[in-house]
Order: sequence, then structure tokens, then C-alpha cells
Amino acid sequence: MRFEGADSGTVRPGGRTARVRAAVLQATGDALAEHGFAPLDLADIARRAEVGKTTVYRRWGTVTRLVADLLLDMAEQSLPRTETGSLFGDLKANARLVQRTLADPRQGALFKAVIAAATCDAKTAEALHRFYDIRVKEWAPCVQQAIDRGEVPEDTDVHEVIRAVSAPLYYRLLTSGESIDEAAADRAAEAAATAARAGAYLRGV
Amino acid sequence: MRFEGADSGTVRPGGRTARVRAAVLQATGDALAEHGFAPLDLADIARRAEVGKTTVYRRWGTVTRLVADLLLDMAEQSLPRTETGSLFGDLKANARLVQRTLADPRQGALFKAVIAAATCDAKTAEALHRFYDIRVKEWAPCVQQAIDRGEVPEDTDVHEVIRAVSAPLYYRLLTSGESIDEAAADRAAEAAATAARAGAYLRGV
DNA sequence: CCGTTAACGAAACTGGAGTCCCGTTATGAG
DNA sequence: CTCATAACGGGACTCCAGTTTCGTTAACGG
Repeated sequence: MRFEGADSGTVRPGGRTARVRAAVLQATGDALAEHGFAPLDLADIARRAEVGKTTVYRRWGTVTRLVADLLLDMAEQSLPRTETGSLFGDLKANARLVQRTLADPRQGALFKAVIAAATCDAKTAEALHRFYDIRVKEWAPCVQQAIDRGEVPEDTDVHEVIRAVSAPLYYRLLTSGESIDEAAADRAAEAAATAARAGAYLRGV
Repeated sequence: MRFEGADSGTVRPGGRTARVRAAVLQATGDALAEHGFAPLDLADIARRAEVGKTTVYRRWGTVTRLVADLLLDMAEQSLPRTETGSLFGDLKANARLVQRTLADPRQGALFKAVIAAATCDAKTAEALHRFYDIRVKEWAPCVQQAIDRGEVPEDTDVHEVIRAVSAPLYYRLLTSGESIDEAAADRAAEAAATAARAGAYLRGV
């Protein structure tokens, strides 16, 4: 009886074992940088959808193309923007909306997965970019209103301010284990509003 | 001869075709939310590394565990922090470092892929979180110095300020097609510094 | 330097993802 | 309503990722 399994390489970690590890890690980096992450099973999706798997393979072919179509679908369902009368209030409403979405177990996992999928395929990435462009454009007017009120400098890049609200929440979702709570949302909104008022998002300077 | 392929479903898009699409998209969302994104071929990695594929399967087993090990390796190689004497200068140095990394084709693709991999597996996610914790902790002292100089409020969350610098750059990498240029880095640093000085990153308030 | 055995790797095997074939269903034009 | 055919779906087939087996190589304690 031989026990190697998960702890193989722990007893004699030097020499060949170390060289193998280095070579494999190098190759992993290369492979990931080149192909990215490969797709999920379409047969399983057909089963869940109670649809012939031939149909799924014929119409979409790969998971990445399927996800691109899903993003197209998601982009069509838009949520109404709320107006509060102040930049901070509007950004906070936006931040809370994003926070609720990412904190929801199913939605949060879905957004993570969709972003991961876009990592592997150019068409899917394009669909993801279009999705966020639409969402950002939907909220940008609140920054324009702040410009009109004289709250922020004239030539502020309105889209960049909206992105600045979401960025910390997505960064936390992807790179940290901490939960996306309301405090994080409010902090993101406050930071973006403060920086915008101070002229940190001037365009093309 | 039958032509269906990619444009199947375009001639008769109503009725059954539409129902199939809805069911499949629903199932795709469910599958992604549950399993996330599945792994890449280990046999290919063994070939690249010029190592027996049995060895790779025995020592790592899955791509996600392999990526977790890669992250452990990446966490060990740290870059020295530069000190400029002002919060904005230090944050700008950090932002430029992140910017150069993400803008580099291989490194940028690698980071995208690693984040995608962490999306699918708890252990890999933990390894990713540890990686970023280390990086953040490495730069946090520059914010502490700014506190000591009286540049930012006493009870500022120093880690959160560092994260605020990276967040917009990663957000752009993942959700937008635009390149990560120096202007973006400088804007991220300026926004974070401004918000920090204004007390947007106070801890636990 | 020697011996034990951890770790590697070639080759044969297997299960299921992805493809192909062809009959069935039902859309939408006339 | 009718008909041509777009689109679906069951089932057989293929091929390769992942597993198992077993012989070979070399790490490291003495």
C-alpha cells in the first residue's frame, strides 16, 4: 500500500521534487496567461434546462459564448436610478444597489463567474464591457447634475466617478474574503464624492 | 446539406426557440452560481513542464489547487516599497507599480486568470486573499507615516487606503476594455489620497 | 558510500464531454 | 388551414482528460 495523494512531495522536498514544482508552476503561469480558464460542462446545463444537449451545442457551442448571451440578457434588464438631490446621496444610492447585488449569494456568485468567463474569451469580454458601459451610462447623469449644480468641477469625467463607486466593492468581492456590507458601500460613495469634488476625476489632464 | 451552426435560432426566433433560450440561460446562471468556472487541462501543463502527467495529477490533482500553489509562490516574491515623503507620492509609486504589472501582457493575463481561478474554489480563493493581504500589509506603513505627519486623520483604516488605490485599476482590468495607463494610476492615487485626507476611510465608524 | 523508499513517469485503461446522424416537432409565411 | 423547413432531441459514436498500475530513478538518513 502506497500513500502519496495530497501530501506527495513533503518528505523529500529537495532535488527533483523542487525542480518539478518549479517547472510545473512556470508552465501553469504560461498556460493561464495564454488560454485563461477553460469552460464548464454544457451537457450539465442542458440537463438542468431540460433541453436536448445537441441543441445547446448547436446554438452556443461553448460556455463562453453562452455566457456572452447571458450578459446580453442581463444588460437588457435595467434597474431604475433614484435621485436624491446631492452627489453623495445619489452615489450612495448607487453604491447600495451594487452592494445588495454583490452581497446576495446567487447574484454575487453569478457576477464572479461571469467576470471569470470574460477572462477567457474575447467575445465574452466584449459582452461584459458592454454590460458595464450600459450600467455606467445609466448612472452618469447624476454626476452631470452635480456639475450643473456647481458641486464638482466643469470637466469632470462623469463615467469615471461612477466607476470609482463600484471599483472598491468589486475589488473586495474578488480579492478579499470580507463581506460586502453597507458600511463598505457608504465608504465607497463618500470617497468617490469627496475625490470628485476635489477634482480628482478631471478628463484628459 | 444543413446549415445551422452559429446562426441557428435567427430565422424562427419565436415560440419554442425563445423558450429554449430562456430555459438555457436560467440554467447557465444557476450552474455558474453553483460551481463557478471549471478548470483547465492538467495534461497540457505536464507537457509544457516536460514532466509526467501522472506526477501533476498526483501532486496537485486539480487546476485550482495548482493555482493555489502558484499564488503561494507569488506571495513569496515581494517587491520593495519606495518612500517619497508624502502620502500622494507614496500612493502614486504604489499605483504605478500595480499599473505596470497589470499593463504587462503576460502579468496582466496571469492576474486575470488567477482571480478567475479563485472564483471556483475556496482553497484557491483563500490563497488569493492571503496574497493580497501580504501586498497590502507591505504598503500600509506609508499611510501610517502620513497619520504620524498629521496628513490624514488619526483613526484612518490604513489597509483600506491601499486597497482604494488598486481597486480602480483592477476594476478597469476586469470590466473594461480600456488600457491601464499611467494616467489611470495617477488618478487612482490622487483620489485615494484626497479621500483619505478628508477622512473617508475612518475605521469602524 | 549504501540501502530504503519517496517520488517520478511510461503505458494501458476508462468514463464522460463533445460530435454526428437522422427522425420528430412546430414555427411562421402564404 | 396547409406546407416547407427551421429548430429540437434521442441515441450512437469518438476522442481525450483523468485514473490506475507498476517499473524506474534518485533523495537523504545512516
